[in-house]
Amino acid sequence: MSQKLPLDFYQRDTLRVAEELLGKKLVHKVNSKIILSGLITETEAYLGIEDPACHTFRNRRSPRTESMFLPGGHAYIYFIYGLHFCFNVVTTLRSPEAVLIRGLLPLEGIPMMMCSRKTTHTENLTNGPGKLCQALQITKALDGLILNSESLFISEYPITLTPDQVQVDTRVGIDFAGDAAHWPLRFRIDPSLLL
DNA sequence: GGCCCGATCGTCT
DNA sequence: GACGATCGGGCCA
Repeated sequence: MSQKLPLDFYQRDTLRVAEELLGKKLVHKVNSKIILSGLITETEAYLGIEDPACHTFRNRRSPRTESMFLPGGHAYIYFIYGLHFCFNVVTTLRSPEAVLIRGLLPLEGIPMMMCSRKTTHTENLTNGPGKLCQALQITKALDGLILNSESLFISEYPITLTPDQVQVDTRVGIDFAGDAAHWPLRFRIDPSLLL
């Protein structure tokens, strides 16, 4: 029921991983005890060396992107806009591809999330890639971590999504990527189901 | 070494 | 809808 996803879940085609991560549960266990978790509601696929929007486009490789070159099932976390972190899961076995987690539905540790997000209400805690990292206390310190570790993992969750409950769209914030800005690589659970 | 800009968010109009 | 915050990375010299 709350089984961690096996590493071979991630070591497959990036599009399938992006879509099948919807409805799974992302868990960050802080200090071996405080559990912060949320249901994955939105993802984006980044397709590696042939994807102009991907950090590893044309096989760019640097200290920042190094964890994308690890086998599928590792975390790739980077710092953006001088303010925020974004959390991705590395996919496939040998290609530097990943899935960006763009949205969660908060499940466990909501009071702590409110504290981390510096807010007194429960709305908008994790409905964005930067927000969910802040809420779940995900920082660069977790970059490169394997996702079957005790502190950071994704697990099964007892819901079933039908194809008509999944919306497919173009990715967000990558207008610079030309043609790739139109690729249908964003997946999300129909927002009306989450109300 | 310098310059430009980003897989974002919150606030203000 | 617009904009400022804030800083590291990528790229060119």
